[in-house]
Amino acid sequence: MQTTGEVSVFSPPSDVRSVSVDNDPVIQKETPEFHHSTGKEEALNESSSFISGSPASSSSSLSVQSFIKEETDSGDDEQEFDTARLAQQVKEALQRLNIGQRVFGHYVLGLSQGTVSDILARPKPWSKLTSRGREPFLRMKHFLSNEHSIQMLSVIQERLRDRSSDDVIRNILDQSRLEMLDDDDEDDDDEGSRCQHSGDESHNIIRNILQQAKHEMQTQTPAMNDAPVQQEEEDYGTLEPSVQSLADFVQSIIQKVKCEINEDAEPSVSPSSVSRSFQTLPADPGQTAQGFKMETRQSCELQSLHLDTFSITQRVKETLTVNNIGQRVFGEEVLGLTQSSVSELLSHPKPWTKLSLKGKENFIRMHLWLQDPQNIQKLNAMKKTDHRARLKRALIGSECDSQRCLDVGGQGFCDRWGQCEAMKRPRVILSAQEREALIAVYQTEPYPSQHTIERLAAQLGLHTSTVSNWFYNYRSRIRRDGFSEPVQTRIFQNPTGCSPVSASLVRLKQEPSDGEMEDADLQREEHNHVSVGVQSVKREKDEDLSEL
DNA sequence: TGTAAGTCAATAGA
DNA sequence: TCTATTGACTTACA
Repeated sequence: MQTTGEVSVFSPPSDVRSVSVDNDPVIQKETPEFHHSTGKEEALNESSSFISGSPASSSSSLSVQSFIKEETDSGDDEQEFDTARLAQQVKEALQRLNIGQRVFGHYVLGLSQGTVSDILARPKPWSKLTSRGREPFLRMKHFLSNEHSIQMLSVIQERLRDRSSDDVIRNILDQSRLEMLDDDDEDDDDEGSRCQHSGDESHNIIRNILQQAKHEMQTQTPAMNDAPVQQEEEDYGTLEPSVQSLADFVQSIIQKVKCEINEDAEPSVSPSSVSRSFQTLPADPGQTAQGFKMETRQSCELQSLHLDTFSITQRVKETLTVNNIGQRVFGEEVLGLTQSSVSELLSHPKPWTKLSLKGKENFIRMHLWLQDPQNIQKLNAMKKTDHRARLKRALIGSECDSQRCLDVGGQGFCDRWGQCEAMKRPRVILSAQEREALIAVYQTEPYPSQHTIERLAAQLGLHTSTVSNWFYNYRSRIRRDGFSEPVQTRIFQNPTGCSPVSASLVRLKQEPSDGEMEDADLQREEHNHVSVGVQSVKREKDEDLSEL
């Protein structure tokens, strides 16, 4: 999971700020001293209290955030910490108070549960940490030294556990309504009050916007296309008010356009009712003069459309987590995507400027979903329906199992509809050595020639398509992860620790090309090295390679 | 035809 | 049962 790596020592990341207890409906409802802030900006303000939130309560309940800031300002950076001991103390405290790593990570460190777990389980020595790496430990140290903060977190955890989902929904709805009022105030009071804000009505709006976006892309001048690449923070958008208000502005446009169209609401924004392909979108909506006017307006506004993809994904993740909604349900009902695609989208949001139209559609959907005051309610309803459907399918499935039989040819199990499991091609899992070899070649030749791919495939005992796919995917993920190495976790460790493949395969790159003399002995030797790793993985062997 | 972008299904791990 | 990862695939485009 992607963590909020942009966090600076005293500036909690956007996700932390936006889900501070200030905005936590659970806490606000249950604890009198927690007040709603008067507006979003206040909630986003770093100086706003982290737990107490309200200025009225700041004197009595010192916030974790402000406490951390004050304490760390005193120059703890100069000290040498025993990180292992610190981690142990935190673990004990969390255990004692029954506080989960997720809550601790989210509210105190601004990190995901996975990262917290890693830090607590394997704390690096202080001297080995960079200033960024030291930050969580500073936060932990200050957290531990303030009993009040600990108690507050305990309260948060308790509230989160105890609250029924209905209360959570109700509070989130309240919060959404407040935000809507804020938006409307900023935008246009009259319009805002006239327009009924409903996610169900956004189908046509998305359609029109996307259609216009496509049109705009097609008619863009070369100068626009050749615009210099913006810095990454600009790509992702920032929490600068101007950029944030742009997203809000887009939302207000959508509302206004909906009012102007005055069309009947679509039954649902569900992706099942919306084509995921721009190519199949309905015809131009602006057939009338008014339609054309509207189209022109949208067209102008779309030129400045820029959603903060990172912020959107953070907010979606928070909302899903708080409301215990899985990526699967969210993906299927809101985006029309599978869980894995949702996971990728949420964990590795691409900058808005790097997205294709199709990619932008997902973020527009997420943005609209976040704005929908009934989003959680709808998804929970879907969840219940989905659960019943799955139970039913499971029941039917168990009945079907008894009807399964071995097919005549012994190819594998077939169900009563004749679908054979044996037809499925087993998934290729590359060994650590193979991966290492591929990376080694990538480093010298990120775009390998067909000749290189074939030789690499032969030496590794892989299909050429597997090798070329690997290069496509690796390049793609390098780009996605910001030009650093993509995460490679599923590595079959070589027990010997040796990696004879990479060196020899780098050498492969320097070998003579087709038609030139080859070192057959070296080739065999390399192949033998590779075979060690190959034996441990399940995959289909290239038939041609059997000749080797 | 090769590449980028987007996506899925299988899988691992918690 | 959940999320993250990754090999493979589809589509659009130059």
